Amino acid sequence: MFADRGYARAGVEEIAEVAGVAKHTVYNHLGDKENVFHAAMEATGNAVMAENVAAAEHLAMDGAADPDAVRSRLEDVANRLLVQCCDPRSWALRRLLNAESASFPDLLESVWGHGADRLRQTLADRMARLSLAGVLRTCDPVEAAEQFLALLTGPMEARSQFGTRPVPEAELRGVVNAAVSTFLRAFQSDHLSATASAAAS
Amino acid sequence: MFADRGYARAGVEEIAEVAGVAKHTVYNHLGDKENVFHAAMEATGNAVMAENVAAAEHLAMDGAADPDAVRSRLEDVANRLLVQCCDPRSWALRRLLNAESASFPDLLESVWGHGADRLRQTLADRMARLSLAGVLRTCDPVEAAEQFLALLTGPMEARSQFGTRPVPEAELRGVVNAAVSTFLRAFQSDHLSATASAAAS
DNA sequence: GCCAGTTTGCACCCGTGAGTGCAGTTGATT
DNA sequence: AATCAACTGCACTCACGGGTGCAAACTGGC
Repeated sequence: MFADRGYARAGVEEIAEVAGVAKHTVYNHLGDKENVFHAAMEATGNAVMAENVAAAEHLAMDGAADPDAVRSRLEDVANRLLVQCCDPRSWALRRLLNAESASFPDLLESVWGHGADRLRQTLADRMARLSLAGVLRTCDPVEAAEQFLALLTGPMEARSQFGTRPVPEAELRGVVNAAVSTFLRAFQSDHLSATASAAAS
Repeated sequence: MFADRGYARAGVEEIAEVAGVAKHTVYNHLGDKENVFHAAMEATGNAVMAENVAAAEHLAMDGAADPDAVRSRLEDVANRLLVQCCDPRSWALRRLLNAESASFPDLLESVWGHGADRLRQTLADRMARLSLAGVLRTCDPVEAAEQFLALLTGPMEARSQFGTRPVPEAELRGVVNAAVSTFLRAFQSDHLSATASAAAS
């Protein structure tokens, strides 16, 4: 409801109706429209973040020997992250967070607060391991994670028109490939990229 | 008003009061609250986009000979873009666009429509020139522009908490440096980056 | 000074939606 | 069977805000 109509346009009665419950019951449980909103946001936020972190955790370091494995590993994770990221729930969450963070200042921290941090930190941990294993050049892993995410979500935001347009699979794959290519060019350790380009030629 | 409170919470009477005009006059000129919103969004959108494009146009190709000049040139443009991007008006525009694009489907195209495209194309033009001049490796200039923007705006979104937190100058400078560094590692033509790393060592 | 068009202040209508009160129903426990 | 808690349906209050009508005040042009 909130996702479709926004906070103001979503009526408590409608919400109760959809939930298969009487309006009064909603007030009995949560007391307040603001509380209903907060609860819904928190639940959705936790769910989305858990999925995102789970996707990021697929970036393991086995088979780190050859560069092709690293690339396909990164592409896999990138794909998982983008699929999560393009989920309607995920878009709705970001939209609402963005829209209502001005009206409800505490919303950001309680919903997104450590969520975004956790995703970035999880990714940063994997980056650090890859860096230590000599696959990536030595760099600030947090910065690497941040830019990896930026290369994925940035282009998506523009292409999906803030989530209003469904993005075809092929385009999504293109964004993933472009992001991973750029990321590897910037962060792959020098001797590996040299052997990769030698193998390619 | 719309920026502070969102569409629903912004009252026409308040708007008129702030504008130093009677509510009736607003209705005489624009007829409708929806129209008021549309007009405000369009005006702000055009202004913001004009500034962004102007910032992007600072990426000229003179002094393209040595890599240091390219870096400082990119940093300059990146800084200009980020400053525009962090302007409260700019944040508010994106927030409202994001929030109300579900309720007003035509808003996106009429306000952001070719705006975002124009910025990306403008930047892509400069990228193409740099690529042709041998400063950047041969690549899809649109993709390069897209990722350059992503490397700038992506980290900003997270750090400024969707625009609710003011970002200190130093942090902004850090994002700019990191973005330009990553971009150059990924897109600088090979012989130039070789000479650059040789000069650094 | 006169007039047309615009602006203003004010009161008003009315739809909407948050939140409440109350009486009746259900359902589980003992 | 009795009880107690929660749930339901319904009517209701009340504040808010979009939009309108009207008479008075102002504006520039002749």
